[in-house]
Amino acid sequence: MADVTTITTKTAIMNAAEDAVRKRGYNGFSLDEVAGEVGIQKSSIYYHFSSKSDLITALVRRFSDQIFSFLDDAAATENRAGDRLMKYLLETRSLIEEGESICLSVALNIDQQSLQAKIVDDLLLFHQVNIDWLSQTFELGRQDGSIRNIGDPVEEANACLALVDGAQLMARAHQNAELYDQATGLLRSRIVASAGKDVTN
Amino acid sequence: MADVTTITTKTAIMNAAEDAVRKRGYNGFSLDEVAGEVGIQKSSIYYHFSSKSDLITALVRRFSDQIFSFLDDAAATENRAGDRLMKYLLETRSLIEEGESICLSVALNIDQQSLQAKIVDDLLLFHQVNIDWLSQTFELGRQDGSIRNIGDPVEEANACLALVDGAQLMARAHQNAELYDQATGLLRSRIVASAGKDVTN
DNA sequence: GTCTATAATCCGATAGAC
DNA sequence: GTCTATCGGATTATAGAC
Repeated sequence: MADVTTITTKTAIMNAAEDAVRKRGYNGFSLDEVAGEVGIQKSSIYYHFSSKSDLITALVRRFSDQIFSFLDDAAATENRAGDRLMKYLLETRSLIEEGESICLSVALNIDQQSLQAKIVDDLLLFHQVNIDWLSQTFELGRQDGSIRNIGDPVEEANACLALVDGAQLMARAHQNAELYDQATGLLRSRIVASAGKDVTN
Repeated sequence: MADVTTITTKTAIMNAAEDAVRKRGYNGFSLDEVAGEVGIQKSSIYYHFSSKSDLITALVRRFSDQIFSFLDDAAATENRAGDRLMKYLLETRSLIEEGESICLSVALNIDQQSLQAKIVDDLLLFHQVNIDWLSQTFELGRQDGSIRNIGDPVEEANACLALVDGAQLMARAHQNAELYDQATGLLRSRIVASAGKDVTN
C-alpha cells in the first residue's frame, strides 16, 4: 500500500485484455499481445487465469459490477429521471474514449458465437439489467416530467440502449467520439433542464 | 441460362462467406468453413479470390451496390418521407433474418482493426451514403409532414442509423428479431399513416 | 477449375525448471 | 509467480497434378 498506483499483475492482465477486447473484439486479440502489453510472458497469464475464456469471464464480471454500481449510485443520488438519463449518457460516452473503444458488452456481443455459454448468459443478464433500469427511469420520467414526450417505457428503454450501442459503434468506426454526440443529441434534448444542470453540452 | 436457380461457384462462395461474416464476424469464420458450405476444397477459393481480404472486398462492394440500389429505388418510388423511412426500416429488419444475422457493414465495423484500409474506406463510404439518404428523408419529412416531431435532419439521420444498427445487435444477441421491433417501435410510430399503408405492424 | 499436399504462421494451452 | 520450451491444432496461402 506504499504506492497507490501499484496494481497487481492479475489486474494489469485484465486491464490490457479489456482494452484489447474493446478495440479489436474477442477473436481479434491474442494472449501474446496482452502479455506483451503487461511485460510478462504469455504462459504467465495461465497462472492467473486458466484459459482465455476464464479471463473473459472475469472481465465481464468486473465490468458488470462496475456498471451495476453506477446504476445503483445514479438512482440513489439523482431524484429526477432526466438527470439519471443524462448521467447514463455521459457514462456510456466515457466508454468510447477517443473513439477507439466500445463498451465491453457490445464488443463481446459481436463475437457471441465464439464465447462459452456462461459468458453469453452474463452478457444477456447485463443487457436485461440495463433495460430494466432504463425502463424504470422512463417510467419515472413520465411521472416527474423531466423527460419530454415519453412513449411506452419499455420501448423507450430498448430504443435508448440500441441508440447508445449503435452510437458507440459509429464513433469507433470513424474514430470520432463526436459522432456519439450527434447520434444521441435528440434524446439528450428531450431532457428537461433542472436548476444547476446544463443539458446543452 | 437453362436453370435460373443455378449460380456460379464464385457466387456460392460469396453467399456462404457473407452468411458467415454476418453471423460470426470477420475473425470468427475460416475459409475452410466456407469451402465446406459450398462443397469444394479450401484451396479452390483461391482460384476465384486472391485472399480472404479480396473476398471480403467483393462482399462489401456487392452489399453496397445492393443497398445503394434499394435507396435509389425507394426514393424514386415513394414520394412521402414517411413511406421511405418505413421501407428503410423494413429493409434493415430483413437483414437480421431470424435474429441470427446482422447487416454486413455492422458485422465488419466490429472487426475494423483486422481489415485492410481500402475495405474500411468502403465501409465508411457506405455509412456516409446511408446518413445522407436519411438526412434528405428527414428533411423531406419536415416539408411534407409525413414524419412527426422532426428535429435537425442530420441529427435525426445519425440517431436513426445508430438505432437501427444497435437494434440489429440486440436482436442477434438474444436471437430474437422481435427485439428489433421493440427498439424501433417509437421511431416507427412517428410515421404518419398514408392511404393504403398500415404502419402499425 | 478443382484437386491433393504442404508450407508458414499464429494461437491457446501445457510441462517443467527456477 | 514467472520463465523457457514446446505441443497440438487451426488458418491463410501456395505449388503443382489432373
